[in-house]
Amino acid sequence: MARRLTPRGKERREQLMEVATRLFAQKGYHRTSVADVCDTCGVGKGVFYWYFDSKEALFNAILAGALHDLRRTQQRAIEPSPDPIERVTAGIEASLDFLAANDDLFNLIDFAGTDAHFSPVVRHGIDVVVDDTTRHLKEAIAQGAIPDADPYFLAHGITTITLTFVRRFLHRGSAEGTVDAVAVGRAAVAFCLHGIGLAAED
Amino acid sequence: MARRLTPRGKERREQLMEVATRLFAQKGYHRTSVADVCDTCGVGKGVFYWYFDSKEALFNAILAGALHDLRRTQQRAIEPSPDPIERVTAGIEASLDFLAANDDLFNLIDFAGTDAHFSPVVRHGIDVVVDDTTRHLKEAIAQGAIPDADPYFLAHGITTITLTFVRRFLHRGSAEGTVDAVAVGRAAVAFCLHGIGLAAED
Amino acid sequence: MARRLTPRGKERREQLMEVATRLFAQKGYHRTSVADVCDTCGVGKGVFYWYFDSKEALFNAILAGALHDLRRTQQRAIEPSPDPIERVTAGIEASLDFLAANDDLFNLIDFAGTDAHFSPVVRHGIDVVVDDTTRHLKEAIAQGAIPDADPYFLAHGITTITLTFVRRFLHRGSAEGTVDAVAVGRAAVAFCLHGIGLAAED
Amino acid sequence: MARRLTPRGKERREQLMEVATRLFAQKGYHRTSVADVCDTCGVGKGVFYWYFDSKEALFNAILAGALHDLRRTQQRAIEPSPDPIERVTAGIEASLDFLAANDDLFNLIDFAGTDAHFSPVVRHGIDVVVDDTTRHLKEAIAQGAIPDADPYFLAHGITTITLTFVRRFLHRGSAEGTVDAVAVGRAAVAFCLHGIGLAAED
DNA sequence: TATGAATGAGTATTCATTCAT
DNA sequence: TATGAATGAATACTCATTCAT
Repeated sequence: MARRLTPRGKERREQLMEVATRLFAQKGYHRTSVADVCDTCGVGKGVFYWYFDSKEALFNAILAGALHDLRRTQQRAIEPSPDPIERVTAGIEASLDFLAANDDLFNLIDFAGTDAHFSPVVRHGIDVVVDDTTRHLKEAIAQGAIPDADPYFLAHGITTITLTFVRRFLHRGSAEGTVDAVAVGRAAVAFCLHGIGLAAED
Repeated sequence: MARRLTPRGKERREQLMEVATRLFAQKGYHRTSVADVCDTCGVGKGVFYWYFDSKEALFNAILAGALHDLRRTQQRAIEPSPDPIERVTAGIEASLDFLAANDDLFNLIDFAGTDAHFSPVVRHGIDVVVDDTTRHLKEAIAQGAIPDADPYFLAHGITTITLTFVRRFLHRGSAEGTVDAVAVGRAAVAFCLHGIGLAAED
Repeated sequence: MARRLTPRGKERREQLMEVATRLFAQKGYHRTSVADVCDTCGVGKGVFYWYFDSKEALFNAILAGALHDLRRTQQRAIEPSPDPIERVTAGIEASLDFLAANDDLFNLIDFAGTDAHFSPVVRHGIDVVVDDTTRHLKEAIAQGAIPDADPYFLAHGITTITLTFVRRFLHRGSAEGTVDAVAVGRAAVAFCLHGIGLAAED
Repeated sequence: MARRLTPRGKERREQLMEVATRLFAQKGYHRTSVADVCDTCGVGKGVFYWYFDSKEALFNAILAGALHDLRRTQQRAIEPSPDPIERVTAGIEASLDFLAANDDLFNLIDFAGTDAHFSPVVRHGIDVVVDDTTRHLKEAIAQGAIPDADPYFLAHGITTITLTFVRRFLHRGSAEGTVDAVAVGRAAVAFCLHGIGLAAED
């Protein structure tokens, strides 16, 4: 691949990725065929293989993009603050917002994590996020802001809680239907802050 | 279905379920064919359909069994204690032990949660566990053992953390390889206890 | 085959044939499995193959029986009369009655006629009936009761009309639902008698 | 389905239908596999499902085409004549010619009539033909050309006789082999005309 | 770039038949 | 006689991928 694309070509590629993201999220990767994607776009199969080497390559492209966007969003939210705990909080909130707003991407990441072919990519993406968080926690521990504990474990706990609160409370699967996203976010953040040993202050 | 089975038949059925569990966990549900299962068992394809209506039915049977066993394990560990916090702790530890010991089942539950066809079953199974935990947390809140917060959210946080620490640290996916399971368990429990607002005591 | 059967064995065999007749008529020969027949009877598969060499053999047994009964019914109705035209009329009426009363058998005969494996049997069965009719018609022509025409053709016409009026007007397929069977019979007979050249007298 | 086809595609589709028609007629619908059709055409299995949704859909397409062609043939033969009896006669003759010339189609229609899945289509096709005939007979009765009788029954009789004379005398199933098609046609027409009450004039 | 057509290995499932008990 | 279990070839259908135009 690594084709040089005309502007029109770029649009096509993006269109295919968007449509595929939606279909993969709705029906699952294995239950979505290349033909489904092409038909939904209204293009022939040749087009698909012009832009992507394979169905798997398409999924990887989507996945990498999603993880990259997630991280960039977090970093943007984090950068300005000088206080490590505030940075962690901002990161959690940014993640919650991003995943709540991009539930298709969330579904794909979630699935990819369980599939032998794709989980390494997800694992790596999450590791990057966890490493970020770990740095902030180390700083907080050094400052004595939170008790001394393995910051890596704590960072995983935080990341995990974030993802799962999204999965459980902010997505269509939710039986409750109309949950207050803000309340969920607050609860997640509180759980995490307590989890890392910060005394409750709310 | 709902066939009356001879002892030999029961054995066969169990053999098929065990083999399928292993293969599904290794290669994934969609990448494992009925033929794979039959070949591994060394039986003809007809045998499979003598015992199960479909590949999907087999998976559901495995899934339901796994969720049922998980809950029973937790309940056994929980029952004796009068202190709600101790019960929650025992539940977390029992879950960690069970899932660490049955990593194939854990993989299946994990995948099932991301698949539109199976996620309702998983969701329900988890809800049952969460409801158990919620009860204990309510009691703890009533006793003033932990701060007043939505026990349902807390219970979800606990369940999630438990599952994910298993996923990340106790299974083959782990790059580290030789993690100290006991340390992981302690970390998970600590994070959860803090998360629900219990003051650190270690 | 040609097994010697105990009284109980005979009952079993007949039960299997009756159940199979019903199922074949309802769902069609190819869409009915041996397992369907056995399950409906509540017996194991071994029983089936104890009484019949194969599914095909079972069908042939049913078919032969049906054709035999049809002919015997006609002959009984025909015998007493000295007038050939009356005998033909009686034959038509007896056939109509028999087929109307045994619509399962009618369906099987009908299907068998279109299936390469079974049509020779049906053809032969119908030839026997047609030959009977041909004899009566020859006699009628010799007596000058009806115009001189190829009696074999006429006999075929009569047989055919009879079968089709049954198919169209007396069976479940009929949209009309509540047709007067007697009127249908009269119409069929009238058409046939005219068809062979008898002047209308009604 | 409802694909837009290139000229080449149209050819392929027709080729598949022709080959399938031949095979269905020879071996029967249920005994002909999709693989048989593809192999005979020398194409891969995917091709079949590019043009048809299923084996059943293919059969329905063939069936509908056959019934449509039959009717069009009859109408063309009938149109010119002002005399209702002549029109009926022309219709019978046209049907005989058409079915004699397209014995594969005749076989399929015949089978379809006995199969629960397809018989409604056949029934409807025949009803259309019968309705045509009924109109002519009504006119003939009004003119006093034939005795007053239920024209609907008469029309069924005619249609039936026509079909069966074809089945019995003009097709390969026939033991006689070399029958004079013209004589058969005359006999069929004569039987029908007498059947509706027209005095013999030959 | 794009399309419709073609490929063919692969999938779940069925079913007539056989067999050990 | 009867049963449940087993066989395995056959079946309809799918789908990622390739290719001629």
